[in-house]
Amino acid sequence: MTDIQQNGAARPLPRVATIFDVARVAGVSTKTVSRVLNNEARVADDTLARVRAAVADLDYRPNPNARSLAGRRSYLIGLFYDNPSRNYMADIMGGAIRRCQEKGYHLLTEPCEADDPNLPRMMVSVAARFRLDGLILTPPIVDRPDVLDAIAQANVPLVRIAPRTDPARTPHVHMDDEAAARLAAYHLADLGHTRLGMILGHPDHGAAELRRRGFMNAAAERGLTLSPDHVLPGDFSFARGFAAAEQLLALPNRPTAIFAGNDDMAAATVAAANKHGLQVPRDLSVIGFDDSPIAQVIWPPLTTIRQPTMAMAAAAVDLLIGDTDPEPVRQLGFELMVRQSTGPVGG
Amino acid sequence: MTDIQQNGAARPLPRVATIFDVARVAGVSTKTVSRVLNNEARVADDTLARVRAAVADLDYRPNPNARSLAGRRSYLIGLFYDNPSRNYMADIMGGAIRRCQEKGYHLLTEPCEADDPNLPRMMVSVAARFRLDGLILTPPIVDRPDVLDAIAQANVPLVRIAPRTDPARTPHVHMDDEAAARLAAYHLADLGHTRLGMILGHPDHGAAELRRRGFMNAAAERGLTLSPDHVLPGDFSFARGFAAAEQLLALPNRPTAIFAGNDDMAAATVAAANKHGLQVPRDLSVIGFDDSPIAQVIWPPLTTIRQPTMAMAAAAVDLLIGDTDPEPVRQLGFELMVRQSTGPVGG
DNA sequence: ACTTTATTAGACAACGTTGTCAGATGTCCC
DNA sequence: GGGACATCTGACAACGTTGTCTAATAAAGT
Repeated sequence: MTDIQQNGAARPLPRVATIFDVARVAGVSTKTVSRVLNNEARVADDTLARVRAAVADLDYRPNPNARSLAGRRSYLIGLFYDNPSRNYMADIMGGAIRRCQEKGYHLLTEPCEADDPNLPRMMVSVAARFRLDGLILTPPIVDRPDVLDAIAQANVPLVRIAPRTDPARTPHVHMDDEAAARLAAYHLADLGHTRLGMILGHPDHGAAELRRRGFMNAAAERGLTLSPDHVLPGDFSFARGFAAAEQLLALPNRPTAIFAGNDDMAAATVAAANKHGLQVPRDLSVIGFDDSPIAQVIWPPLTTIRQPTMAMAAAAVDLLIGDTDPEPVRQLGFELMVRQSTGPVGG
Repeated sequence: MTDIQQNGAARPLPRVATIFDVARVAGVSTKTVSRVLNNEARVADDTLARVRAAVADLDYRPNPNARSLAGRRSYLIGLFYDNPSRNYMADIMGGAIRRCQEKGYHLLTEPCEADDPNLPRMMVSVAARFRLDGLILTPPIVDRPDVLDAIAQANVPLVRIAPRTDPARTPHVHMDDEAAARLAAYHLADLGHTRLGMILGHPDHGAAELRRRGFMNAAAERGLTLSPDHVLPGDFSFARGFAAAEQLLALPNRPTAIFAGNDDMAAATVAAANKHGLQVPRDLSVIGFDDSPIAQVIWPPLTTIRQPTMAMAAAAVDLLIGDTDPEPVRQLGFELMVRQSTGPVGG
């Protein structure tokens, strides 16, 4: 135990090729190398080729610190978030990191408090100091007007994911929660269910209301109206969903199918059914929303609507980097994943 | 939709205070400010106070890029991982990021491929270029000898989380999986169970074998031996766990309690029991390992062993930064979380 | 042939810190 | 009182890029 290498002071890292080395090998000035690296126009074809060859030869990569110190860019994108759901954030971060890697960017992830009054100042300060090339915001901080104001005033590019207010204000990425929820209603109606129940999402989360509206409207189209006591509030948490489900299942005229505002609450509904001796889907159909990992880690696996979370994060990165389609709003598709938690009524 | 602010070229970020501003305000040289910022010795008390005041006054924070370009450090720690489990990585990242924030560091997270032959070169290259202050490795790449060699040769401080091979080789953080698994066996024995079953973890993961050994030995201490057909291989996945559980439950002399190598497989066991009309814990006790989020998002909630994942990541950061206890190995505690998936034999 | 203009390339100064090294000041001892 | 020493501070040169400005060359227009 005593001869374990200690992490200490002096540590001469291996020398890495610099822009000078490349310039020397290619027989040009450092500035020309820089031009090639940054795809600036006006470099003669053969110069370009020579520089490219030297870069490849030396396995040269520009030092990001020097780059962002000297230039205006950092090749760094900031992701600020307040931890609503682990799975959601894991997907967001995963999708963003992957795309960043592809594009030669890096992601700086900064947890924060959604109700911190200092948030605007803090974000601008980090952005300025790191010279962030852009910011990505996720719900719920995506809708704080003071944050949006500060970022706009500081001139930091911003892409919001799933904003609920003021959509025209910034570029953003979103999906059509309402249309997705309609799909859930059609699916249940097609299976012959007529007594539908719903457990709502967190009222502060914009998507919750959209999902409610889509589900109710689509049900109405099929001639089904939900009785008021079959629609219970929730907050996207398992515990609250479990309580709501128990309440629904105790009703004398209980629903034969329940649409939960997200997968956690759908899982809670399945669990509550199990607890009360009801078989899913024979006695009760359950449909969730998100297609989070939990959907496939319970039995029966959940029928749910796949929300393209990773793709949304990737699209947000694309919008920030701006080397693709300049359309500042991107709407992504969803998909109904039919698994085994739904079935014909009485089935 | 046309007047949405586009992310474009020129964007004058707000001016932030530099070390020169602080020096001017405090009436000292920039070098002295630097000394104060880096806690170097030999600064007179009143100078120190003046500089500190100026820093606070201007809300000055050193520019990280300039800092790591000029100095030897980056205040950046690299976390390389190959995505084994979402929940596990979310905990690792969360724990590491939080501690980094506290210490004024940042975390660079880099997904990679565990079997990429280029991994060593790639890691050293990133470390050198970013002047990373250290590297954190998680299973399974934590055990690749070529990676360890390359990092050692490049002189990059390294802390491993839960290494299985060569523990004396580097500082590391771990927990005593064997002792933890013993706890599971004692718990079941105390409840009166005599027919115990186990679903093993992935054979490539060092912890799997430790958990098996601990469980079996502790059971033996209590006079219980597991019949060979009550110990089934698994791989930490829900699907594989589900199949194994179904196989165990179909046995004529099925176990009354099952210890699964992790929570996903424990959840699968509960699910399989539900599917076959068995009530947990009345007809079957199930105990998991990890205390991952899924433990509380099924019903009944899982009795499981809490693995201090976030704390391990935080400890890894501490070891790298090295401003605390210099002991290069840190073993963290675990805890038996008794919930509702275990109960006395026969209900 | 001679300017004008586009194209390509280089010299050199930023960028905001820390490292090195030397200078200034104060303290102690003989 | 003067040297040796410890303590504190500052000037200045890195660090590795990009921005700005200017020079050299080639192409085009008169």
